[in-house]
Amino acid sequence: MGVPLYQAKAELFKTLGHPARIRILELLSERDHAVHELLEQIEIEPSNLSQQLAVLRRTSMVVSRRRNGEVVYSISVPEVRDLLLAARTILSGLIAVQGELGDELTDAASPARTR
Amino acid sequence: MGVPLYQAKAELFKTLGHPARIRILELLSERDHAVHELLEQIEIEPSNLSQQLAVLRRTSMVVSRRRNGEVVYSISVPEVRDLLLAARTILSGLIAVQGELGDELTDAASPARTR
DNA sequence: ACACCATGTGAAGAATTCTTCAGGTTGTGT
DNA sequence: ACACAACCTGAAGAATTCTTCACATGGTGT
Repeated sequence: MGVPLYQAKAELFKTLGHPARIRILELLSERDHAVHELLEQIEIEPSNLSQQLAVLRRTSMVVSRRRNGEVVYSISVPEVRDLLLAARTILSGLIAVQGELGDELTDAASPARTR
Repeated sequence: MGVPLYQAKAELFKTLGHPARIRILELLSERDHAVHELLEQIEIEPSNLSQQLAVLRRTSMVVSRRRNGEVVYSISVPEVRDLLLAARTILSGLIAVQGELGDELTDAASPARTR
């Protein structure tokens, strides 16, 4: 077989591990956007945006087509939206857990200790 | 407010962007594991495993407690499982899309061109 | 053919993240 | 108290990833 599944997953997550790329995907999950439209929403240099779009294109997470004088991007796999939603859920879960950690007054289990 | 949401998401995904950490979470989503048990399943040096566990602990994605002579880890937010599942779905979606790309015989839209 | 706008690209230095090494710490049994 | 087992940690060099610069390219309208 090819690449082990867990490694493919890691690479997928790595692709998502950048603020600009998250914003791009969030915007694209609302509706298709031309590059200059993304540029207005995201604070980033044009060439940097191109680089990030290239990363997303290489993994086939987005596709581009030309419309009039502009290049329009869209999400290729709609389930990406679910992933972004799940992330938000987990994020609030994590905040909740981090709160609970402060409640441990007595338990002295050492490796769990925060420094 | 604190950190923008999209950046928190990016950091969450970054945490997941490592094969060893994916494996750890997959194993922990089946059942709790002691460190030495993880060590048998994952091909990695002990100290490296500790480092990766530390990364997961810092983000509160896992918690550890001591049981008998060993340290047992578990997932703190169960929804992490959903995230891993969603990733698998998307992965197969991506493979499908990548297949379709090969089917474009005539369409010469340039930026979509693969190199 | 030319000029212009919208994008894309290679390269290079800066910044992050990985991996491993050497040595610590904690808890348990004796 | 001592020794051992199971883990953890800081530090440092290697490897990746980011960001920006300087410059291409590709359409479009004239």
